[in-house]
Amino acid sequence: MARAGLTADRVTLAGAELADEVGLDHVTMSAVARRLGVKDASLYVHVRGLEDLRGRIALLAADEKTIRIAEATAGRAGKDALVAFANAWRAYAHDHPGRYTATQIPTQIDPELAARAPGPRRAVELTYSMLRAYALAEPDLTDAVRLVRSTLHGFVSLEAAGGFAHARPSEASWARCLDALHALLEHWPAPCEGDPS
Amino acid sequence: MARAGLTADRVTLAGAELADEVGLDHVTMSAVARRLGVKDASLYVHVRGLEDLRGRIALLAADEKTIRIAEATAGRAGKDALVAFANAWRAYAHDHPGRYTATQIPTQIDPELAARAPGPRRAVELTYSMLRAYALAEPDLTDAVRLVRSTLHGFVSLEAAGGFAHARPSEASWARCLDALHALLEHWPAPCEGDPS
DNA sequence: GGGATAACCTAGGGATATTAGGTTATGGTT
DNA sequence: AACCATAACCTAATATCCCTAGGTTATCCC
Repeated sequence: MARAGLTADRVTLAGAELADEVGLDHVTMSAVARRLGVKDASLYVHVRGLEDLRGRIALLAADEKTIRIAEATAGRAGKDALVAFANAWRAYAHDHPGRYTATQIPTQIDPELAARAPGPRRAVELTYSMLRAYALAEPDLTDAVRLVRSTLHGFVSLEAAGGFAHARPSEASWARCLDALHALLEHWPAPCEGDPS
Repeated sequence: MARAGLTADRVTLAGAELADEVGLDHVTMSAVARRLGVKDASLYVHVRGLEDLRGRIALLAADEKTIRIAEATAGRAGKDALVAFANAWRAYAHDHPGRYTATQIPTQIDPELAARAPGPRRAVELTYSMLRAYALAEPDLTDAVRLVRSTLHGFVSLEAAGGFAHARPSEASWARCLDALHALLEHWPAPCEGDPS
């Protein structure tokens, strides 16, 4: 009998493709096995189980998203970089809705596996280096990084969940939100009185 | 045999409680039935199925979150209102992690059911009225509403997913992000050249 | 060619989602 | 107070799913 040539990465990829096509929570061991022309049990050699598979999809998505962002922002700085960064983020979420939702799941990813995946850490590092142009000092820099990531993720997430009414195209709001973020980063406020920094 | 006195709302509530305790994707028909002391099949009288139940949990969460925000912001204005609004949002997500994740799921909620639930719409309205203090004109107002909602949701979501390293307490970043949002709303930028408004 | 390794399979247990159809409590009617 | 219609709840059954245990067979290396 011919071997399918499975590997953990190929199983993960099949799961990721399936997630984009039918939604993450229709990604089942059986469905992935069918897509690969293999029996369910064969997957457990490469993947610990469904939970593990979902974690791997999340890490794959983080890696892919990071690569796209890195390519988009290469050689850019200032607002140019911010816009490229944000658009790459959003485009990835649009292109791979299933993969993207996998990244949001508060699942317990195998730490050893997570350590091998550069995506999540690199994504944060990229955000830091993109924000260097705005000359923020710590701890403001960290706060700004978290705000930018929160806003981008939140917008994309709400958009995907249909959170924006149809009155105004979300495209237009997106562009203006990036304007606003840029302005904010250029004029990052001092801590308010009473705030422990 | 004594009746359990089930109703769609009671089933939804049981599911919501379970979601907060064991995580949304461990909410199963069987588990909800067990918690209610009832057989699985009995639930289908009140709820169309698992998908429907999750949608109902999401709507319940939206309603509850909206009520909390309304109470927290009552009688406040300006930054005071913004902070109260944001803290109520975040507190709800912390208190009810399962319910909150239900709101993020891009599930197809029964439109007739969604129309009956005031939560999501009211939440947006509350955001609008909170932002009136900043005197923004449309379409900037809508964009600002979307930005604020994106940032709050994104922060809470990333925080729940463990997206923030432990280097700096997320609590501190949260406070500074609210400072930043307030400053941004007070100095909302004009559209950049080349942007269609 | 002959192991050793690992890829893949068969078989099966336990849990779940959902439907169909039967039984019994409950509230209003007379 | 008996009665009846409604709907709440149950039994039974099917299909699917996750996962484990243990057996076969392809593939690689000597």
